[in-house]
Amino acid sequence: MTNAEIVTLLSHVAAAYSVMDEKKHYFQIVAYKKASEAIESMSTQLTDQYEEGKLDAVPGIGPSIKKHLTDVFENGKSQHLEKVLATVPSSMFPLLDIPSFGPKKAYRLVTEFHLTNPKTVVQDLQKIAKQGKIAKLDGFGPKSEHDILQAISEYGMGVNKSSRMVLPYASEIADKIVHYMKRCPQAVQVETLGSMRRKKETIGDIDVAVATKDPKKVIDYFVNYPYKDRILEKGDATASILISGGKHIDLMVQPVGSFGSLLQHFTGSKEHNIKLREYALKKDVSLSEYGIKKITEKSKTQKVRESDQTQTYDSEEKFYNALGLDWIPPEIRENTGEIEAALHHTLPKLIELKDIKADFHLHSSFPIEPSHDLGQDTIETMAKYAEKLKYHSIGFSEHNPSQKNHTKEEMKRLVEQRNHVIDQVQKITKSVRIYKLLETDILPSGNLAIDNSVLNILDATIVSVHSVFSMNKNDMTKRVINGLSHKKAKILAHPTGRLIDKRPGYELEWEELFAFCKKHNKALEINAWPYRLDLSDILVKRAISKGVNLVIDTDSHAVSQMNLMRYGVDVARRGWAEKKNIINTWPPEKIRSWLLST
DNA sequence: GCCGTTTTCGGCCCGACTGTTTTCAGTCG
Repeated sequence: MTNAEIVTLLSHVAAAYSVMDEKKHYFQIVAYKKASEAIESMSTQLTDQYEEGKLDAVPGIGPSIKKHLTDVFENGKSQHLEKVLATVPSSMFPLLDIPSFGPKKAYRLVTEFHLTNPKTVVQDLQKIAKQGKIAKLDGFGPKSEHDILQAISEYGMGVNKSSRMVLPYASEIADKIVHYMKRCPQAVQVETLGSMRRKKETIGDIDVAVATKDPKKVIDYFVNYPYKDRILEKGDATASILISGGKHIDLMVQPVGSFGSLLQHFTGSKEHNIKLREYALKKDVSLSEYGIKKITEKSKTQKVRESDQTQTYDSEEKFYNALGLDWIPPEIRENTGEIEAALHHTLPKLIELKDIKADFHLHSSFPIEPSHDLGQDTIETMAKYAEKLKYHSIGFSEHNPSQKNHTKEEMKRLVEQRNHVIDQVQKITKSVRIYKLLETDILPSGNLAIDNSVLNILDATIVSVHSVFSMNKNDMTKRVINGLSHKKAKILAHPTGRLIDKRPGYELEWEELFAFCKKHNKALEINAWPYRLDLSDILVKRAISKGVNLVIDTDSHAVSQMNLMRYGVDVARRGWAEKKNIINTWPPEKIRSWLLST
């Protein structure tokens, strides 16, 4: 059972409760949604938590949901959850993936028109809408019928609530729109918001904030964005457009004086904001995107809007400080302890891109006849670029020469030839120390793919898994630790092997691996390749808490890819990494003695 | 159904926007 399946299950339970009686089940609905969202944002598998007996360590999972999930893991289903789901027609669930469809609308339509087949329900509904039958229902009209048709057609083209982009792709779109908005004469300040600002590994919608004295003009300017497909919403303070590719861009506008509150509010995460508001309520203040409002007896009972009493903030620092908290970097606003740390002034001083002085995972074009892909640029080109980046250390880590096609002696000769080129390049790039590494496969047996005679002519090696991903957790852990045990092996590259949205990666006994790495001074890699970002933020945080050192590498196969380092730093920041936790920020001599230690 | 720097009971974030409505329901973030 994957996380995605559990997320679907729990959100469907919440939807079923909403249909049954939203008022009566209000808090169950909130609880199931909360649990579902918490699991969605996990980057480890819930089954792991279950196996370790730590299901309720997940925020939002308490005794009751824990019991139901345990049933699901043990028996494939939970009697209780099945019972709840059975109160509504299962044909309503596929509709929930379509934008603008919630539980009420989905239920109403499938019951009203007796749509019972979940497999065809979307097409069936489309047919009915085209016949003009929806507009005749109470509470619906021609416009909502039209909107339903549009939503279904866009859904058919891949627009749905859950589709997300990887960070670099989203960054490209965001940069364009930010650039466009900055040219709006009335825009004083322009910032991204949401998961984009928090640098999550995948991004849903792009959210942009603008500070202005003239919201109307800014919103008019925004909805005229030349690359838009159509306008989704347009109000006094917000607007939303759809761009080609089915991505939403949301705009939030606010006066300069309350821009800090706006940034805070829409940067989220949702979990962070909920926690922050709960905390604020205890201090008798209420938070919104406009600022902080003192709760009086009158406003409690009458629910009157007392905007004149709202204290506004032009910066986020002032907003957080007003609550007695230190400013919290956007990357760690996930309700994983940052609010408590801000309260006690114990927030980490997160690593920054400028701290990075090394990159150990570079694939050059040297014809080493590798087991996997070769790089595109020469050792010299890449070393020169490292100088430009002001690095003091780099390492060439081509894949080891293919075992299948070469004898031990041939492999050794190839590596010697490569080392010779490195020596030549080292003479002309004095400011960067170049290490002779390889990226060596850890075979299913746990042995390394190259012989000691080859390993001995290296400064050190990165090791990684590139085959037989389907081993069980125990065996895979043994395999990895075995590979990492070689005295020349210093770094475990892309430790889970996952590819975002393509391949889940293999499971490891993390506590065992962390303990091993700490004891033997091995590093785990944060691979900055956009589809890897492996280790993930959550595992980074766990590793750091166990005292494991990490290294951020780009895994570059071309010189331009050396710029991907920023995405690795984003992951490290999201994992609460400080400079000291990341080996490529260390001074050159410290790196040298670590890398060459045996 | 979850959760704890007032608490193991009694609370539970806050608001915008749209369509179909004469004051609100549904959806979204």
